[in-house]
Amino acid sequence: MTGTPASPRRRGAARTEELLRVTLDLAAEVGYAGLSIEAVARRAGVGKHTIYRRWPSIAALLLDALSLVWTSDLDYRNAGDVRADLREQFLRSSLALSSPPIGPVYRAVIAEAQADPTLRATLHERFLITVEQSTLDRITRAQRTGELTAEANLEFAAEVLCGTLYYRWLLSTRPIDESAVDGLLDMFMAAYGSSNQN
Amino acid sequence: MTGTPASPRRRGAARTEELLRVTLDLAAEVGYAGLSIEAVARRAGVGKHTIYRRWPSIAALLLDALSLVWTSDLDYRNAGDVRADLREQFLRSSLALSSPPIGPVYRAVIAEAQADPTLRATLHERFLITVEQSTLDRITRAQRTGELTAEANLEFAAEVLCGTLYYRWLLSTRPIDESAVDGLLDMFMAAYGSSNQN
DNA sequence: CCCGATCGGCACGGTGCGTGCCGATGGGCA
DNA sequence: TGCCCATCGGCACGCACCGTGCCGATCGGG
Repeated sequence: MTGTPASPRRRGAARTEELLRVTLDLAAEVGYAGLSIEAVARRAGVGKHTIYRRWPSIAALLLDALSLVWTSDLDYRNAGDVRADLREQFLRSSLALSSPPIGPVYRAVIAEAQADPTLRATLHERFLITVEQSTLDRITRAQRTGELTAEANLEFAAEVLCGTLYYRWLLSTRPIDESAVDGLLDMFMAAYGSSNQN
Repeated sequence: MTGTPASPRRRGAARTEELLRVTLDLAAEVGYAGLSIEAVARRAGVGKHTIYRRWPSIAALLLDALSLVWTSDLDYRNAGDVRADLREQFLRSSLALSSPPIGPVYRAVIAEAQADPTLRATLHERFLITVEQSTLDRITRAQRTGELTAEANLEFAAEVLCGTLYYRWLLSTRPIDESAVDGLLDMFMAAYGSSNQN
């Protein structure tokens, strides 16, 4: 969705990236409430047209800004056993979700998406599917190594794992702390962990 | 006076209830996008002050409107086995979440809550805690009857069950259909169902 | 029966949205 | 090198909604 690499871009591409960074800075400073196109334009010293030429709405801009900081933190380590890897990844994710700029930007996009099914589909496709998939990859490996039972429906399991964390982040006042992650993993391992361990 | 059929100027509590019903009607007709204080006032033929005297924000109004239609559908049946009861309740809830007026109003409140931690706490306390608690009650009964293992941490389990449904409703494009509920219950029963069957 | 609380209606300044129109600018191409 | 025009910053517009203030009408309890 960002610049087309085929035709030689003029100064536009540089402006685009600069605008994304300004958006992230703005989110980190003033948070959710200040995330408007007017605010980004004002802060960047830019006409609103320059933004509207690139993104059709504030939500589209925020989606791209999110992509910029959505780094490889998503990749699960494959170091310890599956439970330890999941635990580490969930705690790391919860930290990202509760910190600027990801926290405010992500929350803003999710809120916008409640009013716009198309945006909801895009959000799901670009981020949530990715999150679920990386979780699914990790537990699929665990199933192949015998850490998880062969009968487990891992697709649903991945959705349950991710969904529970998002639920707590979005709708609960409780933090995603170690006890929450452990409780979730207790249930997951009780359901699908191989029983051949001691 | 305008051509509206004689609705005698009501006051106090009567006005309050009428405004809540107008809000629900509005939500059912125009959905999320049309839920503003101005719109409610316009539709009710009411000065904005009349609304602001009762609720400090559109979110507060929507919360009360939600309470009006948040009926005893929450109560679980205690008819069949625990899995059947959960299944029925989850499917019934998903129907409510996807229908007006509950769907649009609930979505609007959740979106507003993303920008307001205080509202998020209120929302959690008034609705989500209630949902989790009724689920917890049902599975606690099942644990006492021996349908679920004694070691299960049912508080986390209730959060996982509800959270997964909310996650799919808010952030996914997939519907909460029978296969989703079955998949979720498969995992839950695999984790905590008693193994003394057959 | 009357006084005061509540009402509907209107208007205000403020903010953000999305668009239209300027004149300036600077990079690609002849 | 120098021209041309897409892109730029800036400004303004109409619209919508917010939250507040004021007015005169209206209803109802004392």
